[in-house]
Amino acid sequence: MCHACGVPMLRTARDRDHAEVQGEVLATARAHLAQHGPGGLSLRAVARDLGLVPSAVYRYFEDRDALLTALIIDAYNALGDAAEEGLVRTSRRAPARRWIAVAERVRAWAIAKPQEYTLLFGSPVPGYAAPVDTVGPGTRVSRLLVRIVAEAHEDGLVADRAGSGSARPGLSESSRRDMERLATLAAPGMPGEVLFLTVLASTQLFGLLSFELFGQARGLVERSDVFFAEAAAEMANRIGLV
Amino acid sequence: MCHACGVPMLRTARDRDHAEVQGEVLATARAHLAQHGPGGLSLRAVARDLGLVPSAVYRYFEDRDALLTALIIDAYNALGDAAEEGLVRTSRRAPARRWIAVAERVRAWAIAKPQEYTLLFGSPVPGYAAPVDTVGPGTRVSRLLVRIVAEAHEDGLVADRAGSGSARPGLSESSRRDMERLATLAAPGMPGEVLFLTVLASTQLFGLLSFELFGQARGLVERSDVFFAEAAAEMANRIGLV
DNA sequence: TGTACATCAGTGAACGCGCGTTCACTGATGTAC
DNA sequence: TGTACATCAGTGAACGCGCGTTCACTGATGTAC
Repeated sequence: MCHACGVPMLRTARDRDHAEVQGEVLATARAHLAQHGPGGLSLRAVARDLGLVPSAVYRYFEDRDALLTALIIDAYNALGDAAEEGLVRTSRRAPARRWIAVAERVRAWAIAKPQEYTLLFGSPVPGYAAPVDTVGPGTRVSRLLVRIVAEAHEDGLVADRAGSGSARPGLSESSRRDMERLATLAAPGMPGEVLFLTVLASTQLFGLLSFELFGQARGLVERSDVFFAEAAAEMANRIGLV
Repeated sequence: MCHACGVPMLRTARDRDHAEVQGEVLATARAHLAQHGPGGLSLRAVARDLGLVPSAVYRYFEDRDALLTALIIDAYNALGDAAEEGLVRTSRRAPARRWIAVAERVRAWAIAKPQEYTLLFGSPVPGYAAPVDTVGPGTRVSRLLVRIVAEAHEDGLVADRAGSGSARPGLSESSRRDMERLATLAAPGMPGEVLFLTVLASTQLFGLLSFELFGQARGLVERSDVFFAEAAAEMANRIGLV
């Protein structure tokens, strides 16, 4: 505390130390996560690896759940960063390519860090309830995908597929409401139909990844990277991205 | 053993007893699974519930993994049965409706037995490797979905969507090979393009479910059953089912 | 500038818990002659 | 039909393991006057 103004003073030497060791605890926990999965994450083991006594960890995290939460937020942000790289390296004028690029970055991250992907998208960790802090980072990729389509729509780069081929039935009342609510939040002016296809595609994207990473796709396809790329292209096509 | 022919004689009184208690162990394990999830399944707890001493369970299952395997096969078969109900209650002449019906049965089962769904499609249970026995039951639903499209194709009820709307790029070499291999196994005569869309749709179907069941979709849509139905319709539409 | 005091990191021991699996054993039940 | 034997269900105790969390504590480091 600054005695003059009452505002907490970060960055004293002690605070720096504290933050540093906290970072080391987190890094070690991340390594354990990568090796043993979310269920195998143990405070004691992390402490052991750091040359600390188990109880010392409680100086840095209130309990095991707090450590888990920190790991989850970190992982979401790492994934969000990876996805954004796909965005900045592609042109707004080619939204389909952009969609595919982001999808492939997401997959690459998931393949590189399967256990962190599992932590985020696998079965819920028993006894752990994700706090609100995780919602923001947890929706970064979805919001990014919606943004791609929203910008494409602004630019007139979304083909109207509603009538093409066999007649597509309109959205139901409840879905229309859902989409309107989402649109005002994330993509003002986007038609419900397009947003619906976008939401659908993005859930399918993660679904496809989970299917692959959790071992459901064993032996189904030979080159799952190629299959995934074609799937992403198919999704972009479905949405109507040019 | 039958002393005359050397063939094992099931159905002696003792064998019946053994099978019966084995069934009770399985049923209790299933109940525990439903309550505590795959990770919380404990031999000791199951034995406790049955009024048995922990070691007694080893008369009925070689170890924890064997019990897990039995549960998995059971669950796959229950899911397969549920899906097949969707098939037999719809007409071959309306393959799109058929697809949707099966998809909805699958979802209904998953919602009714979330932990069993988690056991099958969630993150892998640490330290457990599924044996070959699970592959057959584990692919029942996928095979069923492929069969719907295969029959529709035979009947000329799959619209050729390859050229409609924006030009769809052809499949890659490796995916074409994958699809040819799958076609000879499961759906002789089905074009690679159609099979590709089918495989994609079925993985997306499970992906959508996992997304919903594992808590990723919280607050995204209001009526997820309606959303799912529309998603299933969209998939059928995409494949070209009439 | 020096000193008294508060803050904080880390220790070490303990609590109480549950787990899978092994092993020698006791009775009861079936089987073969 | 009766008896000797093998089979099997279930017992009870133990092994060794790891876990999260609490608590009173010792030093070292910073802070206020």
